[in-house]
Amino acid sequence: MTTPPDPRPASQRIADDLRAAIDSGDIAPGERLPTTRQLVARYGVTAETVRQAVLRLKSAGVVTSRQGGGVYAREQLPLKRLGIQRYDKAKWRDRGEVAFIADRVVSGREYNRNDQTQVVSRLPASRAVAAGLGVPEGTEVVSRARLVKEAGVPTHTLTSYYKVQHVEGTRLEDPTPGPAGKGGGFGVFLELGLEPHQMTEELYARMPTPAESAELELPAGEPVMVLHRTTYTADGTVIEYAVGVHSASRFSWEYNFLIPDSAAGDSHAQ
Amino acid sequence: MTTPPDPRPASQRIADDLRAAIDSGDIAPGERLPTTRQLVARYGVTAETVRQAVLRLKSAGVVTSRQGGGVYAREQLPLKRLGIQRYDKAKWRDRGEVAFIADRVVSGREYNRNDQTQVVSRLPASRAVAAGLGVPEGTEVVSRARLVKEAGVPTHTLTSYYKVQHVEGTRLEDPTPGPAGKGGGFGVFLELGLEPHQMTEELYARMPTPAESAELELPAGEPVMVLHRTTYTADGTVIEYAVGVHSASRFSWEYNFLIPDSAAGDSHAQ
DNA sequence: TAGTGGTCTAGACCACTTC
DNA sequence: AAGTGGTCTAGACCACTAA
Repeated sequence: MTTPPDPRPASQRIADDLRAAIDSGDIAPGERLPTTRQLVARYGVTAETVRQAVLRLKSAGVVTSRQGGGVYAREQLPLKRLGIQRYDKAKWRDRGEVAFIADRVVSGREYNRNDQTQVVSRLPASRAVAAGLGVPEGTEVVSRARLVKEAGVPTHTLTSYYKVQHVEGTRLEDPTPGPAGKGGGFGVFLELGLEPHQMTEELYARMPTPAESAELELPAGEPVMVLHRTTYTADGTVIEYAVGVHSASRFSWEYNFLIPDSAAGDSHAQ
Repeated sequence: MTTPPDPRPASQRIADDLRAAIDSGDIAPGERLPTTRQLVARYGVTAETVRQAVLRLKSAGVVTSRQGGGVYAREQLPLKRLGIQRYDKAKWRDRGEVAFIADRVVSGREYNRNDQTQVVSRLPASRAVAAGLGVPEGTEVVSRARLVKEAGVPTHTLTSYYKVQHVEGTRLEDPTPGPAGKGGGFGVFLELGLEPHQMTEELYARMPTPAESAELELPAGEPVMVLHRTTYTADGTVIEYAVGVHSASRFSWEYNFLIPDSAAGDSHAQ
């Protein structure tokens, strides 16, 4: 009897073998894989073919490599769960906390002021921003672009857009690193008599652009989660439109809601 | 004066050029890229190097290739927006519709009965399922695994888990393809006196496993969105725990909510 | 059947890390 | 300095698509 031929290309077969070793735990997360030369010897192929195999694993986000260093099974970081509760009014209204910091404390993580850098600027509204804020395209708006890190590693960007007449002269136009003072951005709106009351969040995933990949220092094969958030006052005025780009492996979003019943006069959209 | 050396490897440079052409619209979505041989001539590199460049674009989900066919800029399908409204009680309670179909009709898409295949079975609860349903690990549960297609192309899988005592003998254990009769799964629970009332949805993204990649016929570089959905009755009984795996480029999720206020006696978690 | 993309080899050189 | 991964060439062969 003869062995049936393996239809897979050699680089795929090697990649599958390595992935199986990782999935089964034979190679633990963070552990080093065999060197290229070792795999060359084991499989009887050239170094280039081994490199192709490892490339497949990198594209799939299974391993990371450092030139000269080695190839390592990627650590699986625990997902940070983000619930609607992170926006709780009691935090920023009564206790002057900043929503995202409180969230981080809950999950037992460190916070350093330098973990958030930001660039504040005025610019004409792009089509997406205009739609989000409900202003004509090209209207001058204030943007506040943050890059958030955790223990020195970038986790996500969050760019907020505001109407000029809302935030002119407030702390939100202050480019000092770190959150915008007592209560964060929401605290500012509270003081302005524009209390945040309702939100819409839209989520989707895609592969990063090269620029995002560089800014967030994403490993190969890491997708990003894009969040579009619109914040309204009780009378329906849009006070903030924000776009976040998150390293996908670090976050998950949780929403809790009552099933809507349009036949029951449940007027406010759920 | 001399040209400063380009630090990028040639394959990266070529990939960047092609991506720029696609992003700028010079190469429209669905349009064919230059052939390998043409790029070899244009850049003065070998076919292998061009292939590496194209490989980068495939990993990034920017292009698709068919052996012998050519390389094409990937079509950007419009995202299908999923709002909380898709669960509206009026649909499945009063009009006997199935939530996801109504959703599809809204977005103007076709629906065919064969667009949903399913496998119903009984099995012991895995750790995740046990946690989701609130039963001990290993308890026998009913699973209903669907593969949903649109115009013949798989878009997502959705596997629901139910407690045996809830669905024993109901339409939900009927393996016939297509939704579970009038009002879908929710309709069944309504008839049983277990009216769905509240939900929790958790969302995150990752790269697909090889199995998911095959089942959903995902192009290289396409991430998946994972949805965990738990459905409760008004008294807090869990009636369904479902896990969905979605081709990320086809869906986005939208949530609309009031900002919670834990200091205002707002007891039901939003 | 001609043209396309996909895979692999053998060998070279480079950049980086580790010691 | 030795070892590691990363890139590229030149050439070959294969699998698939389209005319």
